[in-house]
Amino acid sequence: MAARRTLPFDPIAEAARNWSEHGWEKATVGMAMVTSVMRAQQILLAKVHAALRPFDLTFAQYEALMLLTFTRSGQMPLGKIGQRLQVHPASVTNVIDRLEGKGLVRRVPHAADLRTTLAAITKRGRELADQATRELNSRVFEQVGLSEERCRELIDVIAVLREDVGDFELHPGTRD
Amino acid sequence: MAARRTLPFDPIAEAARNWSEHGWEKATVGMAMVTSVMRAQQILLAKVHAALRPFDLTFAQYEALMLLTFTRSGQMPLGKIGQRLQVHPASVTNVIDRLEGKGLVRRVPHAADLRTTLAAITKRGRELADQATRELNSRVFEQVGLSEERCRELIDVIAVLREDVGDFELHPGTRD
DNA sequence: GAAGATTGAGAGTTCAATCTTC
DNA sequence: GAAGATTGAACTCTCAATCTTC
Repeated sequence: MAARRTLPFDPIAEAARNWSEHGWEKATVGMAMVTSVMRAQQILLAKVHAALRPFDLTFAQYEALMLLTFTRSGQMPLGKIGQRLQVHPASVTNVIDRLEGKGLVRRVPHAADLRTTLAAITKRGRELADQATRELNSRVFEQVGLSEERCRELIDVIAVLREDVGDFELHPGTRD
Repeated sequence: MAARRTLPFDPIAEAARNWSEHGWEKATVGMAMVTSVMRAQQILLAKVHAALRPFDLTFAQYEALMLLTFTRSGQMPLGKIGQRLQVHPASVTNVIDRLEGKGLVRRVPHAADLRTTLAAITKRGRELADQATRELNSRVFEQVGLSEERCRELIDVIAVLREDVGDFELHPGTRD
């Protein structure tokens, strides 16, 4: 188990204070924002992983599984998985390896293009994904520790950040 | 280099749509929030690492270095570093190992308690931390892609999340 | 030559177990 | 027995290099 990590003060506020004292005022808010996001991710990932532990799934594995669940045919090229999950091709290879090792996914060759490999979800993969989703929904997503309004606030602000790096392109005609 | 990962639509909005269609409305917002935070962390960490690359420092290493910079004596017990950075003791050992390997930090025994080890920043460590901070401030923290107001919004909402898991204790009389 | 996938290296994280010291 | 630190295992991520196929 991890050590008790509660502090008698807010470490992020403390860092911000240090930044200001060193005359880095213009960077203080940005630093605190970045640090906050890092910490939020750490907290949420821990919650998700705790809920997923009984299923022996990591969040990365779960995400890949769900992506396949949502496809019509239950399969998708590895490269496309990487695009959708926004991760490096090497990460996709790694995650699909684990899932395949557990019999939750199967690699199948692409009919027309010998370069591409498809990941196809198995019956067991689909069943496990369903169970895991029920747990995740009830134990994490339905009680994330934030009101629905605050959740939307967070989503919207982050969307600005994401658009800034070209994370998604709006459909033609949708932009403004 | 990572593959081009721009999509013709927003993958998070797409996931939310799928969640709703499966009747998981009560979990949809939470799922989108969690996914957004994961993605934001990924984006920001990439920016930070790009700025830190010339100094051959990771963000974890930089954070530890800065923590030592802010102490009066330039040294701190490994356990305390873990508390302040909110990471597992094993992570601290790992990061201090790298920093020590580069001569930026030195392990020194604690005078009174033989169990504890102190990490002491070296002259070179201090110099590198200063240079890295200048780069990080000007290239990332001073232009994070969000207005100061939105930054504060993000920080404040995440503070709610952090308090929810007991991330810090407010001073007596501050609560409510 | 470009695209899709894989491999190996290097870093980070956590957990469980271990060792020494209080 | 509890604390502080370390070690090894397992996982994720990225990058750079490689291989095959288009």
